[in-house]
Amino acid sequence: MEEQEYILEKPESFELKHIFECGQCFRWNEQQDGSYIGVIKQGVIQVQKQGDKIVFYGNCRNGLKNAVNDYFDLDNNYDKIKQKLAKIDVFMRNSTTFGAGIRILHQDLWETIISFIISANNNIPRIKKIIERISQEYGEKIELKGKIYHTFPTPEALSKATIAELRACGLGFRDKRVFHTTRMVLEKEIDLEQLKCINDSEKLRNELLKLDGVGRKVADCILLFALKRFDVFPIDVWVRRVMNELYIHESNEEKVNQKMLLELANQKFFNLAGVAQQYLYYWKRETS
DNA sequence: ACCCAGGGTCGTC
DNA sequence: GACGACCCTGGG
Repeated sequence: MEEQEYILEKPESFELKHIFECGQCFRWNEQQDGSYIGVIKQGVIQVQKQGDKIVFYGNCRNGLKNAVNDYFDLDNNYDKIKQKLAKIDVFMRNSTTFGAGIRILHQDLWETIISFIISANNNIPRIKKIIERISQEYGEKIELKGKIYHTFPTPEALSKATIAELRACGLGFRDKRVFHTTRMVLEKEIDLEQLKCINDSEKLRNELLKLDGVGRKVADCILLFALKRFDVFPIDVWVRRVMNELYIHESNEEKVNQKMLLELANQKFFNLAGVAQQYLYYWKRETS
């Protein structure tokens, strides 16, 4: 493999901070010069903004350009998506302006499953640390500009870890869940490649729910961030909070149940609920 | 020192 | 369908 450069001239909807810090991914880190470096399935990439250009520099299988186009969802037009959402109401107009550079990344299915199992009742700095540690322990080395990085481990590689060893990586009570799910995937109780062929989002979700540590919220994050189902609406504490604040006004937030929010999201955002959720989430988190 | 919350899920009732 | 427990870490 060799290091390559790829430049995007005047891309629409592309802000590094918006993309990498809206909670969808855990392996991108800002550098001193303002660029971001991340490890994805295909390799390691540095992304930098230079004027109105985006400069990618990376070490990727099957070439950098292909990896970038796929991962950053460049065939999708987010200006159009934002226009549609902004028409809905003033909140969507504001949040799509605030997070105008967001794109939904097309992340690896296996990595997304494990990452969001780890996310349960956890905070982002710690999630990132845990994923980094299991990559260092069980992933493969990959080099960029003379520095060593580590890919996310394959199911085979991660299956070498015992529950105790996973615990030592900082997973806490999620150790068993990752352990069991790894085995289920490895033994093809759930075949990830076949999963990608299922069209019906509902059926797909039901398959994901069979995995240990995957409930409704985690399943919907997997559907949105790895399987590109823009109609699903993952509900976490922040989304519950912001939806209640904007649309429901219930003083006791505990009373705002999931069913109510899902109906509201579907009715308001229709087949773009997932993207709407991401603008709202980023907006709420950055402004509170 | 103490308490609380964090991109929830699971087992139990 | 509700309810509490759950590893661990950073911040008040």
